[in-house]
Amino acid sequence: MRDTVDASLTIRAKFFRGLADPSRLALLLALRPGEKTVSTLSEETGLSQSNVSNHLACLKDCGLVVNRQEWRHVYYRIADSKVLTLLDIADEVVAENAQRIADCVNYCAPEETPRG
Amino acid sequence: MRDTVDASLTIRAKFFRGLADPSRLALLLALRPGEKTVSTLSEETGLSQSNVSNHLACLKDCGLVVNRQEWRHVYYRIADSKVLTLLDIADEVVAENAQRIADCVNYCAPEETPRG
DNA sequence: TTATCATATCATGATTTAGTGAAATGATGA
DNA sequence: TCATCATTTCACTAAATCATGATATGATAA
Repeated sequence: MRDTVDASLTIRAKFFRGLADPSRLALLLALRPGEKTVSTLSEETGLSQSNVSNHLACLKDCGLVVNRQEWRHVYYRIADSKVLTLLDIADEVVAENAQRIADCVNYCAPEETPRG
Repeated sequence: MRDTVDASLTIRAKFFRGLADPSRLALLLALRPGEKTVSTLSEETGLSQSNVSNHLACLKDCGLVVNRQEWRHVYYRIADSKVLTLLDIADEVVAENAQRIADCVNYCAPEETPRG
């Protein structure tokens, strides 16, 4: 049987995918206090520079962050207060279901061990 | 360089992953009016029955839907009004960034053509 | 221009995702 | 019990994700 989901659902899924990765959430969290450069984010999160850059590109395309250039640095910041609201509401639902989510192995289950 | 994200971020990422698939969003949308059985959802979305079942298991583990058994049927419904709020806020951000998200090819870019 | 620093892009590869069809489980009624 | 219907689980596979390291681009100063 074939998938019949439409383009609107695909776009929404892509948006949520921007939030569906621990590294990208770490970046969003690091940006909560205010804008930061790629290298600062790399240091604070422990993620490699190219990795941070790729994830920020994804977050930017998803409308979750925006950036501006100053001198040789590129500063990124959270795009909209709605993004923070989204994260807050998600935290509430997660808090009520933490154990179940942690145990989930269907589709939504990235392993604890990082990939290489 | 190694990933240093913690377990709390992994759980939150898993939660958003529940929302990060067009088929699962189609199921949530189909459930907006009220609870439905697996077979009804299969018919309405055009997804195969086993596929729907797997996605519902994921949604359930993520705390997005709950179910109850009646007779030989299992009825699923949206778990919490917060889930609907989450979808609404996401729609607002998506509306402002639809074209960019559609064009995104980093991480958050499932192809239009379904997989096999 | 050339050197340097900051960031972005590219190719690669291990791991995960999600769809399929068949088989197993579970609930109900005869 | 046995048959039937609804749902779940399983094994399999193509495709996508994400980390890595190297390279390319871009901004600035000498």
